Amino acid sequence: MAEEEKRTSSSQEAEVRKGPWTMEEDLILINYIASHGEGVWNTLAKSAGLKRTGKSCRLRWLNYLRPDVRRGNITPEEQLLIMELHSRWGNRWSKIARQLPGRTDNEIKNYWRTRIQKKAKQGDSFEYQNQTMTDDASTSHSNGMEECSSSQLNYQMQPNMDNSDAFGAPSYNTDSSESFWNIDEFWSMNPLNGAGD
DNA sequence: AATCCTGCCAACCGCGAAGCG
DNA sequence: GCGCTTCGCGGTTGGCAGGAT
Repeated sequence: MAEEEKRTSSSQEAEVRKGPWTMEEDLILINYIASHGEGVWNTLAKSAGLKRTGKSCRLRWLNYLRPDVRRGNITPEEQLLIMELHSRWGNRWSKIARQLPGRTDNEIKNYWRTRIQKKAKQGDSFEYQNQTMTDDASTSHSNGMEECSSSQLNYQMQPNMDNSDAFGAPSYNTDSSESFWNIDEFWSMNPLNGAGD
């Protein structure tokens, strides 16, 4: 990928990175937000030295890096609530997400599209509700991350923690020049609690 | 054992709304 | 009041993993 960037490095826009986030980028973003807080994403992206759009930073933070994000293992109760709220509000995912603490609009949207909507088509009626309730309770294993919900994290923002080295080394893939990793492992280390000590 | 298919999730894109000078 | 910039939302896509054949 470095080659493509070199080729087009003549313009600033060529500096913009796309695709999966690396561990280094995540750390930079987490550190920066810990120090300065959220907001003004474009400025944040530049100030933090990230070659990402503000949009991309915001999405990454809200859907993945935020410590209170719960991922995977949507409970039958949550599913019922999603269906109820969707029937009331339609595809207002962000609105629905606000009623489900820790859930993101993106996750709910994905969940709806891949599971509920599909089964709705199959059943073609609200009878699918009971089906999906029982079905999902037994098939949620498909998500390998459900066991390590971020809700278990004891997280606190600590200003001025700018030493990413203090985080140690979560297990991430080093097969390529990129470093992909699992955020749940990262947060499970409580990096912001005592990372600066 | 190899290939194909399906499901799931992370991320990007486009558009409209809101805020600001 | 107007134009520009930024933010937030919803839709869509690409890639990976696991299962089926």
